[in-house]
Amino acid sequence: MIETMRIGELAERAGVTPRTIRYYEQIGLLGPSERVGRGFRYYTEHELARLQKIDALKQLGLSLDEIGSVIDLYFEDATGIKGKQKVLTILQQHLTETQERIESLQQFRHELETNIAKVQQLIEQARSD
Amino acid sequence: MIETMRIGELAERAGVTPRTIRYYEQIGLLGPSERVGRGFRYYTEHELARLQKIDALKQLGLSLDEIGSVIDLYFEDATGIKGKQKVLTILQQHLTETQERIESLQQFRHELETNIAKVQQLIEQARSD
DNA sequence: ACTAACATTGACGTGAACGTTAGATTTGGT
DNA sequence: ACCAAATCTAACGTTCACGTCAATGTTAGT
Repeated sequence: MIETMRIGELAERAGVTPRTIRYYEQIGLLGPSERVGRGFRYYTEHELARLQKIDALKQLGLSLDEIGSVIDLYFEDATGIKGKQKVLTILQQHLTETQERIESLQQFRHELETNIAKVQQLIEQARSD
Repeated sequence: MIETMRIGELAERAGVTPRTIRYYEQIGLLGPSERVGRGFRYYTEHELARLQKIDALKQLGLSLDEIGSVIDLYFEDATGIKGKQKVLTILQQHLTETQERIESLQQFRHELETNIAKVQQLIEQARSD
């Protein structure tokens, strides 16, 4: 039999709260692997991986809505050519956006470095008094 | 006399709404350069620049709260060596964080590229049937 | 002095992503 | 069978960053 866990353990291992997991289920992001009627929710490593992926995407600044529209690309194999073409389009679009974000962060880093140099200069000057 | 403008013009030139500007004032991010009692708020190019910087920092994913704690580094000259040292520390810390964000975005980009290649492979295979 | 356009201060509304009770249920262990 | 711990649903509360009235006030131009 496969290892299963309940919401508390999944929450702890993923570093979130049970409330978060139930909320994700409510908006269709992450369902339990098994559930007997109104009983407890049971999860497997698969759901843990998915939850961690959700968190990673959140760190990148995606909203839960946006995550919902791409998360399956990581865990489902799109069926048929049509599906794959669609997946490809979305992935390429995300690549473009990611590239843009990287560039504006690099620009920001450059400004930071310039400012740091300036302040260091000022400190040097003040020292030589 | 220096060029002054009211909230409507500032809003339009900065690409935000007057509501946003009043909100920023409320949380202490951006005050008017002049105000006669309960009259209109008057702004100068200085406030426009500051507002644009706020927007730029927002684009980088900083919260208004975080922006509030760094915005002055761009428009106030820290007085004394103590102040400059503090500014330097904060800037260097931001540089580190920025570097980390760039790296995780690059990691994400790599995953995207891998996935794109995979999907393209699948499409190729399906074509040759 | 009058008016049209713009601005003012409340104050309540919104959507995202959960937090926080409360009270009932389910489960594992003895 | 029984208990404690964990979980359940339902529902209201919260924070952020504004949006959206409504009623009143200010200004520039004629």
